[in-house]
Amino acid sequence: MLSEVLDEDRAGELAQVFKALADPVRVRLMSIIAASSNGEACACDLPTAVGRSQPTVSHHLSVLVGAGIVAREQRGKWAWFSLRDEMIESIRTALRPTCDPTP
Amino acid sequence: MLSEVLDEDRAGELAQVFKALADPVRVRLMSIIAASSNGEACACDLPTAVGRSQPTVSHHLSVLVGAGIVAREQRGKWAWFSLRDEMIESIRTALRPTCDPTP
DNA sequence: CAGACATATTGACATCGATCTATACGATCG
DNA sequence: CGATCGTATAGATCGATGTCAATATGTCTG
Repeated sequence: MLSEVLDEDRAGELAQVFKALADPVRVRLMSIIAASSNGEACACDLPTAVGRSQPTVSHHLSVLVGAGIVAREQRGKWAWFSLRDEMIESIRTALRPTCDPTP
Repeated sequence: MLSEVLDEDRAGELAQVFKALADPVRVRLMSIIAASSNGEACACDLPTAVGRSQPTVSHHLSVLVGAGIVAREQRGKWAWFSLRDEMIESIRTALRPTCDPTP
């Protein structure tokens, strides 16, 4: 965690992102997307992959998109999803250990 | 995210940790602890610092401890809290970008 | 041991969130 | 254009969660 105290706004933003990650189905969706070839997955395959109904998966995907973690692209009849690496990286940065232990 | 699909168990574990981070008060608590001298904060200071009641702060701290994100140490009359860097690092690792883009 | 103080637990309440079924929207193709 | 197929939205349900006041537990000090 960064060495300066986060203000309430930034803490709220971060918590919002973590909230989007705070569900096993969404974690699996992310993992499946990340592991797909070209780093993108078709929505049509996901309900089966995670064992949830199509509306439930659609809901989870929209949470991930809303949090800026996943990008959606309509390609003809199908919707494709990919991870937004900048956002992942920004989360990792927020969790970066303090470099200077302040001796 | 790792290049292999997480099994349900691991996804559940990760989601559990993210759930612990998915609250603005807990994010601020972590940030305050991380920014404190020696990387540890006394429980007695935290209710004022985050503007919540003592029981509410106690609850949030126990969530963080339960998730393995924060360590608690009783030192005489006071309880001191510090971040468990291994756990933070393990979260960052789970979010590590795929090294090999699989061309 | 008794009193004081620091922290945790309990109980109550309101809100949120995951899930499903049913339905609507939107794009493609014949 | 109308039928079909993929995806999103609406509505309902039920369990989980954040919050506080009240109280219990625990730890020092005199």
